[in-house]
Amino acid sequence: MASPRPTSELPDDSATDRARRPGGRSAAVRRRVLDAALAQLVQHGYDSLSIDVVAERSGVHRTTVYRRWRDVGGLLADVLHEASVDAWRPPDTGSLEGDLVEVNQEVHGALTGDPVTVALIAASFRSGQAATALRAFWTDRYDRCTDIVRRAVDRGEIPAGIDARRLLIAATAPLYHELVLLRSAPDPRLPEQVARSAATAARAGAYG
Amino acid sequence: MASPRPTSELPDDSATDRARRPGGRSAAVRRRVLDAALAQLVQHGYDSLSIDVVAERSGVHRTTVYRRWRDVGGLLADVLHEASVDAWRPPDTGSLEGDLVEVNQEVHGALTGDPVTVALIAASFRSGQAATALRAFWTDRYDRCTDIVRRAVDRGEIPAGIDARRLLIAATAPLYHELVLLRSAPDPRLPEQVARSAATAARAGAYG
DNA sequence: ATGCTATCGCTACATGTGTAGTTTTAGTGA
DNA sequence: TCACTAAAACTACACATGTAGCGATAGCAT
Repeated sequence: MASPRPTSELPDDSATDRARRPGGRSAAVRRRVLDAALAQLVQHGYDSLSIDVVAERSGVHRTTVYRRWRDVGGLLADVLHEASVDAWRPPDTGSLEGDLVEVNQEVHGALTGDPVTVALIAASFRSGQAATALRAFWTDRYDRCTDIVRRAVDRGEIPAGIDARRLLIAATAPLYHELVLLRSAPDPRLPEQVARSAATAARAGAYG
Repeated sequence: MASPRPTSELPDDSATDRARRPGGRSAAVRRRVLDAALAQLVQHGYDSLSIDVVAERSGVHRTTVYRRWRDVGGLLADVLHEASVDAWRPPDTGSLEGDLVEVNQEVHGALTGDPVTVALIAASFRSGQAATALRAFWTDRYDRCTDIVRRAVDRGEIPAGIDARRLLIAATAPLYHELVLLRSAPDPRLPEQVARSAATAARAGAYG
């Protein structure tokens, strides 16, 4: 799932300032630690995720993990960074409503099925690194989704002058609110309901 | 701000099962601890809030605080419980839009000005007590706000058959999303913008 | 090959979080 | 006033979290 890394690459090593010695050992350590963190998260959940557990599981020493990632939030930020497909493109179903439904189904899937997303949200309240990573991720996604709105305007579905960000947030926020903050039971119809409402509102000229 | 307690009272003492000896000392301890927790929160923020700090600040022994409140989330749940005015009524401005704007301004105020709300949200990811308290609080508020929707239907502003909860969540969720999850800079126009959009959507027949 | 040094592993320590068991204090009712 | 006992204080412990310093290892350039 991770994007293949071009030979010429931005400094990266994300967790640290720069990789001044990116050779085999450091890379292997990073690999083992991130794998262990993800496995632990999947198998035993966010509450079980501690630096110590990950260190033991990966066979890397505690202090090394603390040094490179600082806290669980840093670990998760790096896991997300690695897992996020840079080539992600917003859906293009031919209608605003269809696109929003697809986006929402993805969000719903991430919030109910992907432990990394939920864990990172939880961690973002305790770790600056996690908060930053999460914000960057969302900013990027909302930016890319601007296309959805532009195409809808081009098709004449909705009036021009609509604030894409406001529309997109209106279309997704109720999902986060229900599942993350209110912790309601997941309802498979919810993504579609919410998306339809937002599309209706946009057609009626809201978000202008 | 706390509701005056009737002489005949439900078991209460909220944090514990029941108060079998609600006499002066226990009450005084609770008072000192909750005051200390709130003061610490206001002065030094959520990150500084630990059982130990609150215990020292209140002059109550650590183990006592641990026994009665268990964790910081329990402490915050009790603080919220005490601070929430049971007599809260939803606004009644005469229009759906006006009511939603008022609600949103309240939410906005709580999220930008009241450390207890934000702290409780943060704590809800670490403490079952905090999560439960928060959900109860929100459930209660959304229930009460049903009146807003019913009155709008009665006035003929919006079609009957609208799902009040869905409308109310659509009207408030973007605020939580922006301020809590995305941590955007507070924008004083946001409450009104979001409320107007939701009202427009409702008039256009969304949320049905 | 070989020296340089970034990075890792190790030890030791400091502090934070939470629990168990016991003693003391002070409401409560007779 | 005084015995009863709920609840607080105290002691002691167990484990989690996080940091400092130092010696060992192994990429990297020559």
